Amino acid sequence: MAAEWRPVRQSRTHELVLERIEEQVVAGELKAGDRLPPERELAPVLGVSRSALREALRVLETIGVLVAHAGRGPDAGARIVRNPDDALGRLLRLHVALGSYNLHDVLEARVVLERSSFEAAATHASAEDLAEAEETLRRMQEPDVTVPEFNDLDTSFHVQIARSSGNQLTSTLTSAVRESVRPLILEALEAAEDWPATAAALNAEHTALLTLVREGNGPAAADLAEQHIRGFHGTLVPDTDPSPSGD
Amino acid sequence: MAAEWRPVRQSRTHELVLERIEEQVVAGELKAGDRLPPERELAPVLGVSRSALREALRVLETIGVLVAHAGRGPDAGARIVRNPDDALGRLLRLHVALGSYNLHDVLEARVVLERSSFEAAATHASAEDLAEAEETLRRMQEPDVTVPEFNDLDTSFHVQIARSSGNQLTSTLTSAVRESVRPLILEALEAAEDWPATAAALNAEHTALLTLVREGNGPAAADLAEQHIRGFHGTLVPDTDPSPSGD
DNA sequence: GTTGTCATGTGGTCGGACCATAACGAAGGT
DNA sequence: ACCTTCGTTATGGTCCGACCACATGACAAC
Repeated sequence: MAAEWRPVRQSRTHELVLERIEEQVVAGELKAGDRLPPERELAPVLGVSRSALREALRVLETIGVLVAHAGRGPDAGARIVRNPDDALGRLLRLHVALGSYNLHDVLEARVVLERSSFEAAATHASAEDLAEAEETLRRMQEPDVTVPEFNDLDTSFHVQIARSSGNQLTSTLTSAVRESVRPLILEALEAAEDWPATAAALNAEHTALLTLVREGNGPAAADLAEQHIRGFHGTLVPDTDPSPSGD
Repeated sequence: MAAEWRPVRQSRTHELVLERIEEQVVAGELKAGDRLPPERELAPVLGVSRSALREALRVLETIGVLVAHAGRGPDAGARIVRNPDDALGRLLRLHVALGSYNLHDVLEARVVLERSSFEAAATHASAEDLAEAEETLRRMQEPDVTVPEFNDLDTSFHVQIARSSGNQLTSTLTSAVRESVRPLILEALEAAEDWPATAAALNAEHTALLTLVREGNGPAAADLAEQHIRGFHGTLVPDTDPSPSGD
């Protein structure tokens, strides 16, 4: 066989722009809060068209590293920011919807992450965090709460606990994973045979969880959280798509 | 105070397009493998310009939900895929570089995720997985391995274990988190006072880890993994940027 | 002073042209 | 018949120039 010729597949220009900006971020030359030059100036400097530059900026915006505001003044223009939460949430949500991850995997990930969150929250949660979480639970116990509202509040509770753990990363991951199964959980809740009983059971568990966190009993909170999550996922559809392997 | 008037801030069109496509994905109308219509057809159907459509597609591509190939034939065009790994890796890498997450948070996340990975790998890893991981360790023990090579192989080992855990989601997360600190770990390794001794110690720990996984001793593997990771991170720079809170 | 209006600078959108790539298919030679 | 060659075509990728939307600031009119 002659020398195998690999296709060159040269990068698309917007990817080159992206690499260039990423380099500057990793090298610390671009920090949070910094402003990029206006698109009309930056594009010719980089030697690309404004469209290509804009596609690169769009990517950065997608992953929560950049925001752009039109208009004039100090708030206008493209700024480096640190907002990974939305990006991570959308990513996981879409991939769960696509079946990149089956429900069992998501369950295990939730268990692992939330065990950690509850355990850390038990030692790190501030009084404000606890009051906020308690308020959330109170609203979940109102008799006329609808199923979607209940689902949103449930998400809020778990996210609040994660935030109060003091760990930004696990908090973000917890939130994103919880968000990714929100439609499935909503479906399961609406299909519940005895909704009031289900809600009451969940409320009881949440209250017990918050009590353990308030007492600073991390291990017990983690164990109960695991039990809580496993019980909940047990009511979901068994599985969506085994998806033998990547495409 | 009079009624507070919030600005309307109507969505940008590419975001509307994005929502539209996301809906179809979540609703299951677009599945992995499906092809989208050509940009020149789809844009007028959605009532937007090709540029706006392309920015939306670029976002989807960024989060690993879509790939596009030029040319003709069955491989050409925009296809729905499931490739979250690159997207997650880039996201975390950039945000760690930006200081969205400090080193302590990343350490705790690694501990939590990799404990889970090693524990699951102890019961789920196949013979091929173990052989592959062993080969990686063998190459790390070669005397003339360079520091960057060692770092890459170290990453590979941890990712291989994560993959063999059978959980796609924790595997992806583990890999992404490990990738995000790769530059920092490389820096630490290169600053090691006694590199051969450091490498030997790490190799010994890796070998012990693999042995425990092979024996199916999940809890012990998890404990040793935690110790391994904590010891490693202890050699890194103490902290980068406390970053009081989000902007 | 307050208010209205215009100028300016920024991102956002659009349309159309052209380039690059890869498969297809017809023409032609063997 | 088969294979090669080369033009054709469908697709994404890039570029340009214009215009729109938005927010601020400056200035004029009252």
